[in-house]
Amino acid sequence: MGKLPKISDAEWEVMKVLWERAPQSANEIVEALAARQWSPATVRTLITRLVQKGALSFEKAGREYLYLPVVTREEGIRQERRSFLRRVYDGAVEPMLAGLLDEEDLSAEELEALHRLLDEKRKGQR
Amino acid sequence: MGKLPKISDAEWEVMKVLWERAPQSANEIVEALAARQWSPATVRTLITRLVQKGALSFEKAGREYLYLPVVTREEGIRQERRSFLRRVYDGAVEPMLAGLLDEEDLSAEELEALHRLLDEKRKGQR
DNA sequence: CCTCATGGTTTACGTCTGTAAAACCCAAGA
DNA sequence: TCTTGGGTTTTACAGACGTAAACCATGAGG
Repeated sequence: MGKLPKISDAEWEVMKVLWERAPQSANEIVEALAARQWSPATVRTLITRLVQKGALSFEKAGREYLYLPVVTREEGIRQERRSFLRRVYDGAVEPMLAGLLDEEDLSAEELEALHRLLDEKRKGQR
Repeated sequence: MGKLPKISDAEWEVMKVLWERAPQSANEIVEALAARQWSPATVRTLITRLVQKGALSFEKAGREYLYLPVVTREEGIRQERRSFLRRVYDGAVEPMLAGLLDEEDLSAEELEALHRLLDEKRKGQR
């Protein structure tokens, strides 16, 4: 499979909607994005571009299209993370985690959850 | 102080050079970015834009300028992380960490280091 | 003092993005 | 069958970005 298409900020919103539930019609997507206060036309543009980029596909259903993701959520996220890591830390993971723990205010619960996750991971690897 | 300027991908390369060492002349920056194979003109454009955005400033030194960062590395990184988190996880930190632990292959050492960091943090918070 | 190189400033240009309206097409109701 | 409303496709347009050449001003060397 070729390289993933680059998905812009606004386009991500559309992808998120379809990762949540798919397939959906353009109208449903517009609906789901009501919070953004975008003109329906705008949302349609985003959808079209995503189709062109190959991030979405669609199936005809009567007179309207139902759109569905081609790029999976995991792929999308991975790509974003990679791009972030490359840009900021030249790809290194650990300093990123360090900086994050240091800078973001994590609640005790989050720290706990993370601790468990980490233990899990360490156990698995050993 | 107002909001940080949005620094583009290519511009980040320039910032990194100056975070490493500052102030530096345009030529030195071009030099430092030799690996990118950019035309000197291109680098100058990036510098100019960064100055316009307020991410860099400069001091005159004879006929040339010495550029230096206004935005600190920490600010820059934080902004990137925030933008990444918002885009992908709607701002939630923990799922990001989870996904990261899951997807990226961390070495035993990295996991250890992370564990220590986390303990530190948990202690501090309690 | 004058010329020229060198560094800064302006201009260029195609693509991508955010934002949206205009045009078009066709199925369903009159 | 004709009209029309609702979708889809096209067109628009300003600003950011990557990439870079053209132009201009001035300090340094002759």
